[in-house]
Amino acid sequence: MNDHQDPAQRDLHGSGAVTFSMRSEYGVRFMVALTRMDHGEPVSLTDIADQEDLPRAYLEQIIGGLRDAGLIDSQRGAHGGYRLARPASEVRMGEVLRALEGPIVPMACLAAAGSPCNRADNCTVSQLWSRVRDSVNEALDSFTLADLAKPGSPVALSSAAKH
Amino acid sequence: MNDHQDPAQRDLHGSGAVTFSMRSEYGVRFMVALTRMDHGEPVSLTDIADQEDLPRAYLEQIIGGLRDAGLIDSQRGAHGGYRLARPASEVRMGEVLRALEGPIVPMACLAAAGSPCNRADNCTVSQLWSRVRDSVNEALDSFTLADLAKPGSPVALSSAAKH
DNA sequence: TCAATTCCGACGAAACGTGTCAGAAATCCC
DNA sequence: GGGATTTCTGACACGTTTCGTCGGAATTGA
Repeated sequence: MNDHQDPAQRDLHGSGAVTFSMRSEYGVRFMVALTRMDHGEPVSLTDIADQEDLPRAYLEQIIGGLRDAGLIDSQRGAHGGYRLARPASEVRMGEVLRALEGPIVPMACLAAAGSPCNRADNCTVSQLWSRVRDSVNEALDSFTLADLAKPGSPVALSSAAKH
Repeated sequence: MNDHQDPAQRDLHGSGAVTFSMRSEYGVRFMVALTRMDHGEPVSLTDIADQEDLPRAYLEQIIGGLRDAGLIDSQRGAHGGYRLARPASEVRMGEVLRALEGPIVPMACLAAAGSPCNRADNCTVSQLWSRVRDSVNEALDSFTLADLAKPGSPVALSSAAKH
């Protein structure tokens, strides 16, 4: 049962930056699965992990952020589990990703809300990073959870028809 | 001489994903500095590292990718150094970043050019990642090296009202 | 020949990502 | 109350990646 995510996939060259971690992948798939399986009663973690073939214990740890961000409600004890805290159509994927990872920021010097890096002088470079940051966040926010949870493939269509 | 990039900057919270590495930061700053200092004769690595306060030996290693990608020309030996291989206005930052890191891909399952992940069935999620990928690449390509090398570019002025 | 410079591979320390595990706390049902 | 179920939490382990140093080889100009 240790065969999650073929590890050969990732060392395909130098392999790339700007990557989301497995944490994000798992977290998003959890949310999508929960959306699909949520029919009024709480869905247990085990059910979702089995359904999506995700490492349960790790997922357990990942979910904390989603709960803290108020995206899901949890109920402990027998017959407990998770529910969406809001309708899927009102949850932007940007919220989900920001709950899973920290703030989405492509370069450390943008993290401190105030001054863009200490090299303020000629640091025109920070413009590049902040445009990337904005683009990523816009792209994420252009999807809702409901978009991804729709079973049929035409998700691209629905989101392409957005404004 | 070991005071590059205050390490406290990065553990600011869980701190975030979708980050470019220092490699990218250094590489980009190298390119910008080279653009500014290139006046016909090759510019030595030491000069650039001093100017930008970057770890020279590390930079040396990073630059290999830029050379291999044909973005800079190098000349060995005394009075050697680096030159831009093309005019700065014709170099998109996307090229620079892709030369520094691998291909810009936000999730491993998009790396294999063909099929998006092996869970093809209901993996609507991959659409999210591919939109992010496209957004990032577009954002990067919307800048040229010349844009960043301009000393008094407008946005930089607004954020740097000092000196 | 000597000095300057790029080029290259190896090495090391530290951080991070990806999980696992054990146990505490809450809740439901009999 | 007691037992079963389930979330919650913190600690730990392991491999990989990042960041950077070092030493030396190759190339070139003076």
